[in-house]
Amino acid sequence: MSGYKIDDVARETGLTKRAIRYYEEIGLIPPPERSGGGTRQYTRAHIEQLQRVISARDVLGFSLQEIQEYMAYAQELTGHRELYPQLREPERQLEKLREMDGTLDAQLRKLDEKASKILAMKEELERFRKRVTAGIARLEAEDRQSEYDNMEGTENEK
Amino acid sequence: MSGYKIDDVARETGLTKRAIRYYEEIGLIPPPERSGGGTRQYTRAHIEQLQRVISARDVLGFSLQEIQEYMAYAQELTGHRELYPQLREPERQLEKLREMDGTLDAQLRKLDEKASKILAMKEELERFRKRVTAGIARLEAEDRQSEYDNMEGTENEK
DNA sequence: CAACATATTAACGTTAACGTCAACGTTAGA
DNA sequence: TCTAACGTTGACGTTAACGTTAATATGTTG
Repeated sequence: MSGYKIDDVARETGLTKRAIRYYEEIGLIPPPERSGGGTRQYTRAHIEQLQRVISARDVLGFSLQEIQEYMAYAQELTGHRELYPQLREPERQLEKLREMDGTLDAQLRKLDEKASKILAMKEELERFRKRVTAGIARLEAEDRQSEYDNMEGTENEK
Repeated sequence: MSGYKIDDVARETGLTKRAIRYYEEIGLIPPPERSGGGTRQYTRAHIEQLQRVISARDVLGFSLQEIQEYMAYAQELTGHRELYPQLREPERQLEKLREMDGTLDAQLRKLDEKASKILAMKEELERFRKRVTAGIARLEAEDRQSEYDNMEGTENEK
């Protein structure tokens, strides 16, 4: 129940301890609570956020800087799910929301583009692979053929 | 007909001239022919290869080093489509081909993983977006409501 | 053919994203 | 309580992927 220490987080996320501290340093995760002595005490939320960071980094190829901006958006969004509706300058709200909508739309388009390019590359690799497996099959067939030849040869010797 | 100069290639690919020379330096493209004076003369093939490099870099997030390895494979494969079958140590051939098959399989797995992560991220963004559009709709409705209120108010004033 | 835009090499500079090391405090277990 | 294992903060080091600058040669245009 007492939260995770940095080494636990490292094991679970696959990040190094250095990377985890670095990610905190540049604002990718909120600074965790500290124990009396100063040891960082992470929560499940930290781990989940780190996993999302890793996913964005690996899959999207975003720089950590870009991810940080994206995270800020997500934060604003989830935070405002309850916070925003409570009135307060409704015209500014609308403006903000429309801006978010546009950004999200752009991100989604980028994702679609990536997905389709990945598909294209997959098809290319699969074509390559077919040629390779065909080559293997042919060589193996030739191999078996030469074995038969050899057997016939030895049988004739008897 | 006389090929492209580096600035042409830069314009068409969006790379800088420095990057193009660097890509040649690390073996991502074959060194182009030179004019009498030493000016690089690129062909369409160079441009196309650079575009594939860019795609792999941006979309897959591969390092240039990884891309170089991949390119080498592709080169070997397309080159050997005609070259390999012509006999010459069939046992080494089989070994090579099996190795290629394994590598291609691993690459394909990586691509699948990326694709599924992209899908997951898309879904998350779409959920976000639904909340945003819902928020917009609600605010607009409230806006219209207050307009009606105002109109009623002014009508009463008549 | 003069002059002005482009090209080339060489070399050092830069930024992101950590790695590594030292010096030191903290925590957990026998 | 002692100690081995783990954590913390600097601070400097490293690598990839180019950027920038300088000195020099080449190509092109009126």
